[in-house]
Amino acid sequence: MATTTWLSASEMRAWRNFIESVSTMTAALESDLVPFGLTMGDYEVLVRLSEAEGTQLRMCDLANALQLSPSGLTRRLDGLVTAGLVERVASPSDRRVMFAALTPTGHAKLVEAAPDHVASVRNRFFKGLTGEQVVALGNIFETVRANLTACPA
Amino acid sequence: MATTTWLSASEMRAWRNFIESVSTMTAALESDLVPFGLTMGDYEVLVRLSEAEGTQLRMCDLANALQLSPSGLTRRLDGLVTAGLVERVASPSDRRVMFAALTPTGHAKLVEAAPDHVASVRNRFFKGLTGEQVVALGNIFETVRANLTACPA
DNA sequence: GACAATTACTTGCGGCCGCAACCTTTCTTC
DNA sequence: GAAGAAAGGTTGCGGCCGCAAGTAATTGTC
Repeated sequence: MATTTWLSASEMRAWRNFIESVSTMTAALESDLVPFGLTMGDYEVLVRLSEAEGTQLRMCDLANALQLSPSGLTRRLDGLVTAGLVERVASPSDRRVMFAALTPTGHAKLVEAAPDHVASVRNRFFKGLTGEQVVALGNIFETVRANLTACPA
Repeated sequence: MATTTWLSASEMRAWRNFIESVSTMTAALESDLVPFGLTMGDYEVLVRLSEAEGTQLRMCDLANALQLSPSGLTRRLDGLVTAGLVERVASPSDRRVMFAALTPTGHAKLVEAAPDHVASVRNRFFKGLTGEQVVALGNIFETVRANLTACPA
């Protein structure tokens, strides 16, 4: 085995600040959504469906978009269906597939929660960053994302 | 209520790339640790203990450092204790407190896993980033972290 | 110095999610 | 067109974790 290459001081600083920020911010965003009776996961589902053609998506496409296992999506949808925000619709052309479809209630819930959630993201994340930093962030995580999809292992 | 301020195009780009990267990278780092029989959470415990004086920490301090609830830490430690990597040690001065103490086995496990984990972080995150970008990342997330701790709500 | 408030940790309970197994439907191949 | 492979979803099971309640020990207050 080659000798281990440890992290440089600046890498270490970036890594620790990053890790700490992610976990703290995730908790904060989550708690900001509690008044609406939504989790971040629920919110993501509503967003994806609202952006989809016909405000519905096949389960497997939705699971893929949300980086969720099939069973994970089934359970997450159970809650949203019970809450009346999403419907399961059978596909007429392929009897294997189920669509997750946004209901009017679900759309209304998203419209209700979105302004607060956006404000939350702004307050928890972008507040205090300069325009240049935001652009740099976009570039950095585009690179990271590309690198991750290139090395799927 | 004031009119909602939506995210700008560059904010949206940064946010989406960031969110996507975090979830994909977390899964990748996690899977890189599977061969060692460790989760990211386990690894973090070993790191914190190895850096502590006497390689031990009070449960509540450790929970705080890991941003974990008391019960969460209790359960996480259960696994590590069963695996022989950590010991529970009663405090002689305060009978309420329990120390989580790194065992020699735990130290050895950390020494064994660390090089691979560091390589994993390097491959999944820093690969492809320039030195300037790493410095910028450190600055950005230092700001975010400070902002988050300033607004605990 | 005794009673209340606080602190430290654990346990019961439930939510969320991944893996493996399963069923159904569609596609492929011959 | 029939057998096998593959794809789409759901269910059983178990891991991880937060909340609320419970226990034990310490600190503060009068």
